[in-house]
Amino acid sequence: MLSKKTKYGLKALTYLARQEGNKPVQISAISESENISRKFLESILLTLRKNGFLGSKKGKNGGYYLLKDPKDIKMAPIMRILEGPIAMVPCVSLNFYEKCDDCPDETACAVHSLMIEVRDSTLQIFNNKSLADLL
Amino acid sequence: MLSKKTKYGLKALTYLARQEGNKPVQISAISESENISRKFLESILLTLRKNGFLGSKKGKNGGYYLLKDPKDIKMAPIMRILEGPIAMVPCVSLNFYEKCDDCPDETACAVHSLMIEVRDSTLQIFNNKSLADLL
DNA sequence: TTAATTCCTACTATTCCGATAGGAATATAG
DNA sequence: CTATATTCCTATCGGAATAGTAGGAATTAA
Repeated sequence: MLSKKTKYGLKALTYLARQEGNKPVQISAISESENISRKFLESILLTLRKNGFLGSKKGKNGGYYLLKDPKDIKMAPIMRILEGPIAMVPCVSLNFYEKCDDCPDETACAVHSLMIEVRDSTLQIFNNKSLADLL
Repeated sequence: MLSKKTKYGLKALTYLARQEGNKPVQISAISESENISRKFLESILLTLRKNGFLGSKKGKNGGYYLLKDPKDIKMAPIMRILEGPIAMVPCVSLNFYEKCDDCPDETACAVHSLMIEVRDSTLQIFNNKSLADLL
């Protein structure tokens, strides 16, 4: 299941992508338009900024804005930052790999190979879809 | 992320599918072979039985066995029982649909359409892969 | 009759999620 | 210079879900 954090983050990004120009948009404008708790959204936008997807301006008339063209913002890295691993098990994750406690032999594990297939097909989508494609 | 419940359930099923004949296999045999907590596995096998994937025999020399040929056991229904919805958001789930609290208009939601794509590609895999394919 | 097994219900510890609180820092307008 | 609007940051919290445990009832085979 997708966390609300990710869902809200994606919605906020599409909201920003729909703006004319690239003027800062305030948290409250996004939160009201998208029905997201203001404080929660605040923390989400903060992590998106810290990870290089958003710029911000403080003080009066401040807010958040996209740092790149929506065409150049792919889903995969956003998903990784907001949601974590794209793979359904750590042992098939490319970016968050972890060995399983059980499983003496990863390559012999039936679940492993199945989940590699799922990962690849999901990744295919997230690598190719950009923010612009969502609009 | 796949729950351990699902992961263990799949491993147990493949273990049973690897058996010669269709004699009952005891929980402890599976749990030892697959490194799964015995009690936890017990509860997992119980739900698989209640949902028609396993048969059981009580008492001495009892245990669990597959009710169908591994070729005829597809991943999708198993995933739904153990893990729940295959979709990443309830609003695109075929079997567990729920409306979003936010989102006045589902069809206008960018996340919605993205997640439909993901659901379809995952479903394609789970609908076509059988237990026999995992071995 | 005894031992081995599943069946069932209830409980518990831990972690994660979604959200909130409150104030510091910063920028703008007047 | 001051008041106000905003982001920034840290900390906290309740509730739900996850992973696992406990203990005994019911059943079957030897």
